[in-house]
Amino acid sequence: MQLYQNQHLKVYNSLSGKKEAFKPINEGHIGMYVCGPTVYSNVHLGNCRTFMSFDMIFRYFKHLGYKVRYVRNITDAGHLVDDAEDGEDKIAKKARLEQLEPMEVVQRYTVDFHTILQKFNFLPPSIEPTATGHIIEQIEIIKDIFEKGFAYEANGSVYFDVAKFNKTHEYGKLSGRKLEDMIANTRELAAQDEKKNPQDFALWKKAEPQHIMRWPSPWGDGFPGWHLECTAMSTKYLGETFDIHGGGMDLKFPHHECEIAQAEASNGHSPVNYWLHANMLTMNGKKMAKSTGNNILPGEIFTGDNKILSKAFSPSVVRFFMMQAHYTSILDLSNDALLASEKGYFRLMDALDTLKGIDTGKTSDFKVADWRQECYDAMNDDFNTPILIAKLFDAVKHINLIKEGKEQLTAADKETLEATLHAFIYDVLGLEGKTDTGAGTNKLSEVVTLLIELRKDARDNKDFATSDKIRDQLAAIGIQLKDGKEGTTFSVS
RNA sequence: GGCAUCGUGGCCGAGUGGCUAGGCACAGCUCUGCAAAAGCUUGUACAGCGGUUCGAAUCCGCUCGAUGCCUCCA
Repeated sequence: MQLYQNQHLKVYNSLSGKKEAFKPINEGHIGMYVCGPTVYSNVHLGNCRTFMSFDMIFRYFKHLGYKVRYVRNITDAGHLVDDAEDGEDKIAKKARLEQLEPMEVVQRYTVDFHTILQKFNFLPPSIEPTATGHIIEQIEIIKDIFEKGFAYEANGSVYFDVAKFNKTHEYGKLSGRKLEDMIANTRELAAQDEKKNPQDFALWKKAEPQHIMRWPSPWGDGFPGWHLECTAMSTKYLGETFDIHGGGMDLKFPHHECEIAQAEASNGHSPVNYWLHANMLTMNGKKMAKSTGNNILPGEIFTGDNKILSKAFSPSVVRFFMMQAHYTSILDLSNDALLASEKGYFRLMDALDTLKGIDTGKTSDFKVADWRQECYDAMNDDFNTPILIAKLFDAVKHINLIKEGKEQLTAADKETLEATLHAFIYDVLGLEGKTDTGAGTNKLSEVVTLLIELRKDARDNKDFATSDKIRDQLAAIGIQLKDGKEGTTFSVS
């Protein structure tokens, strides 16, 4: 018996605009595709939020007992700087500017991406395919779309005929757009356009002679259009129709719209049952942009080497901060917000330590079974992590009351409580313990315990100058002493 | 200009018709040698205007503002 058989999950489907009961195509199995990064620069913090949301979703599915195939691609070709005729590939442009081979650019920023995600304690996806590794599959899809009559060739490039597609299908249904409106609002683009209509998008682009990234095709040397890779890779690894497709809100149009069009044009049916979109991250109320300086790299947060924040914050604190907001809401990052999250996070983790040491009683004042289900209810309601965290703080309060002897808990309830907290905090939210110092922990603990004993002796002798010195000096290096009825404990921050 | 999402107490952020999450900050109290930690108590907030309703933060309309997309972007 798996958990998912008792826990009834609802997800917000961007396609219908409603929360829907989640039912996978094959019971017990989930296919999930998330659009990964274009590796032409350091991973953006907003990017991290999107991937973190889906990491949490992936984790919750696994926790529920689903077997999940999670595919997150790496875009290493085909992503153009703009849509004009002289549009340059983002990777190729960076390579030109930095005088590197394009694959050096790809390698450098793929490594950066993985390094940052690892710090954030992301679970690796099941498959992480690259666009350049699937050129053949992309060409096959283009041929297919061609045969179905929804593509045309122009001067060595191939375009998707949106107007024709729209006659029998609904282009724009995901983003709530109508083709007529788009045509009416199209700005004047460069006149010498190969496209029949400005709404048409590239499936294959002809490579100019100076273009380094190029592959042979039935239409000559070129490279694939950006939207195509996701269709090729999701179809290859998850099938023509799969359960979940995720990505950032900004990809809804045109990227995901085009994916739907490509899939429907080539194989005739809708590729995805549930479209999930994560919302944006702003900073100090404004959008993050390199051009205005309102931008920060994840690594700069961890080291504190930046002009925006007052101190360094650990990846777990940033993760906790992000999990305190719902993934579909815009989240605003600021120094105050991070400081607040850090305190809350420490309080939560301290309670986890406290729970280990509490004595159990004959009865329970805390209805653990009910509380546990409330945690699931929160997550089952479209992955509502803010409510889950509120529930976790309910437990924190009870744990502290039990420690003070004002409430009690049976041994069985203690076990359930501990297991549930661990499951949600570590497995689902993906947070890590704040004192994860490895082998050093035991020796540190012994030293501090010794200091606590010395301080107690000093206090017993009313030598408060000495006792306060011990307490304050420890505090200065981040070790906080906590005097309780049962003696003194400490925590490291 | 068009489309979309949103605007909640000092800050961050849940909540979608009546029962008013949570975190942080602030204040008072308990505990303490003094603190810290912990606990208890206190905050009647929902951009503005109008409408629907017995009743609205929650539904509708307008205004203002923010963010995203419309050209690359998570």
